Parts: sequence; structure tokens; C-alpha cells
Amino acid sequence: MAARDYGQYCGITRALELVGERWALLIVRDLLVGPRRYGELAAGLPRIPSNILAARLKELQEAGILRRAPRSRVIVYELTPYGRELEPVVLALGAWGFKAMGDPREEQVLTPDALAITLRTAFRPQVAADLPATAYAAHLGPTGLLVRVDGPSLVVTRGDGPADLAFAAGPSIHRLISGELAPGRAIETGVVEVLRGRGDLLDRFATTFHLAA
Amino acid sequence: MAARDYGQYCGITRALELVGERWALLIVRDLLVGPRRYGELAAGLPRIPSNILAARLKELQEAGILRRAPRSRVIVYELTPYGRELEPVVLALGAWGFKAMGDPREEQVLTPDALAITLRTAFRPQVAADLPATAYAAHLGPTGLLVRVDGPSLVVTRGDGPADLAFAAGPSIHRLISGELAPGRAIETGVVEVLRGRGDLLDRFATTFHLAA
DNA sequence: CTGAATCCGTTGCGATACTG
DNA sequence: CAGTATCGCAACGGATTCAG
Repeated sequence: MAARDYGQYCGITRALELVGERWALLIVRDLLVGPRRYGELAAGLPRIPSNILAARLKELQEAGILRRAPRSRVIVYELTPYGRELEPVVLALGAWGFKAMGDPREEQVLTPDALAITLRTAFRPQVAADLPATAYAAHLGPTGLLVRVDGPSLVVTRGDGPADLAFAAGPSIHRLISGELAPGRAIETGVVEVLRGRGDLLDRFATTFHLAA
Repeated sequence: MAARDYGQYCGITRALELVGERWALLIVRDLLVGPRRYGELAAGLPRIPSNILAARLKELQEAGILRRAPRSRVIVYELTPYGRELEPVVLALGAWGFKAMGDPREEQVLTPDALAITLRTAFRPQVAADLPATAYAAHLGPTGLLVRVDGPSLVVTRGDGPADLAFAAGPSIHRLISGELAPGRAIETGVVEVLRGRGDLLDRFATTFHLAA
């Protein structure tokens, strides 16, 4: 089957048998943002060996967590409904690990899909509900993330589009979300570079997305 | 350090670096129920090699997730505050994996600590709030679990004690919690054996602890 | 050019034996 | 009882090659 089993009749062991192998939950993490092609997954997981990626995709498919879907000539991988139910697991892991991230090291990358999930983790619906609807465009190197907040609802997708504030950032955005770095200081120090729109909206961004470190 | 890293600056990768190794989260699972000695952990994880248990304990300790604590001459392992913050992760995994458990196989065991966490996962505080305070004693083979429900609060510990209902059960209790098996049928078919107290309270138990499959 | 399969060196795991 | 030591094996990591 999928993996070596633990010999216990328990939900946690079952879950770990299905998604406990190395890299598996990171594939799920990226697919939670949207369907991805093989190459997109490989790009979002720069250090995964291609044989491992292929093996995981096969295992996750057999476990009913994702499926291969043809999309106008090309194959994309997308989560099944059961796979999407892993979102609380991934968000809980992200919230817990957020506190142990420390400072970014030189060799560490921040991928768009990882940031998308971090934003979902850090999103405070009850805070956002009292703020005006806002669209942010966050750029990480070449790729962009479109972040739409409307009342208590959040949608994060890849790509660009009309936004009230467009900014470029890197791994240090972690310190903005943790509250370690004030929005004003983030712009001054170049951690966040305002590309278009109202830079003062970064304040609202930091209020909307917050996770204690 | 603890483990091979993923090369990403992301909360989820960080979490998986700390607790993503095989067996690690199962050690955390058991310690969430209470402090445990080395031998108790080994007994609760029948298939873990002793060298792996020793290695994981060392890694989890270095990661600040657990600590060795002397308790009147013997050493016990207990979670640190940061380790206890893994509870949402473990419960979310348990809830997700619960749906994929299927029927118990011959070689699969149900340990007291695993059941304790399953009960925490399946606990419905808002339902329990409207029911009288109740103490259950659940026996799995030799060891017992004391389950105290008082309004919306739940405490599950090892051991025996005064209970409104004491019963013996095995892995098939899964079908009671999932609602697949009605409490009356569970007693009739011997899946649950009433040892002491009011057997009709099993109804309340099944209402209090419920997780869809 | 994307989506893998193959080969092979390395590492972590599993089983058992052993020690303070 | 609480670990440590050893060894075979399976999984992982990296590079290369192959197929649609």
C-alpha cells in the first residue's frame, strides 16, 4: 500500500500512514492553493528529487487524496474533497511551526504557495470583518500572489490583478506578520517594497494577517 | 540538528523538520495524555524499535518539545508548553485519519493513550454542556481510562476510579463513536461490555463523543 | 519540454542483542 | 528498567536517462 503501517487502530496513525511520508504534506500544502502541474509542484519544492515527487503523487492518488485531472491537453494534480479536508491539519502545523522559524537562512526560499498558506494561517476573519474589502498583490521574485480580503472571507490565488496595494517582499515578511516589525519600519528598511497603490494599507495588511511568534 | 531540512522558510516545513520524522508525533500523542516513563512509551508504541524511541526522545528534547523530569527517583518524559501546543495538530490529524480507519485488522492494537486522544478529538463540548456531569471508566484489556465529563470540559486520565458507567471495549468502539453502531447494539453484540453502573449511559457517551466517518 | 523511470551512493529505519 | 550497539534493508537524495 501507501506506507509502512504502525500496527495501531488509531486515527492519528492512519493519518500518518497516508500523509506522514517525507514531502507528502508539502505537496498537499501547495495543492491547497490550487491545482498544479507536475513541473509547478517540482518548482515549489526545489529540493525534492523527481522520483520522490512521482512516487508521492502516485501514493497520494491511491490514498484518494489527490487526482490527476486533464485540463485542456495538460495534466494537473488537484486535491479530492477528502484531500481538501487536510487544510485544518496543514494550517495547525503551520501555526505551530511559525513560532519556531527563527530568522531566514541564506539557502532558504519562500515560495508563493508557502506564503499563500501562511497567509491563510495568519488570517484573522473577525478582525477583517470590520475592515473595508481590500485586494493586495504580493510579489515574490518573478511570481505574484493575489490576496483578496472581503469581510471575513479570504481568497489567495496565484497571479496578478487589480490591487489596492502591490508590494514586493521576501522571507522577512515573517517579521511583519509576527508583529516583530512595524509596517512603517518594514517599508523604511526595504523589507517590503511598495510597487503600486497606497503604502499605508500595509498597516491594514499587518492587522489582518497576524500570528504570534 | 534534529532532522534533514527542506530548504524552505515556511512554518509547515519547520514543523515537519521538528516533528515530521517517523514515530515523533505518536510520542507527542501519548505525552499529551500525561507524563510517561520510557517503558510506558515503549508499551504504548509496541512496534517502535528501542533505538528509535531513544533517538526521538533526544531530538524532541533538543527541539524544546519535551523534557526529562525526575519524579521521585524515576525519570518521566513530559511535554513542554511548546510541545503541548501541538495538541491542535494531533487532534486535527486524528479527526482526518478517523475517516480512513476502516475496520480493525487482526494485528492492530488500540492503546489507552490512543483512545484517550480519540475521545478528545471526538468530544463535543457544546453537546456535553447540556448533559449532566458524568464519569466513565473505559477498560482496554488490563488498563483503564477514566473519562470525566463536566459541562463543556473533558478530562481523560489513565487509571480507574468511581464512575457512573464502567465498560470494557476494544477497537470496535470506533463504530460506536462514528455512529455506525447504536449503543444498544454495541452492548447486545458484545462490542461493549458493561462492567458496572448504568448501561443506558452508553447512549450519553455516544452522544458526547461523536465523529463522522 | 513536461512527466516521469532508472541507477546508485547514502541515510534512516527495523529487529535483535546487549549493557549500566 | 532504561537505554546503547550492531547490522541488514528499505527509503531517500542526486544525477542521468527515457517516453509522450
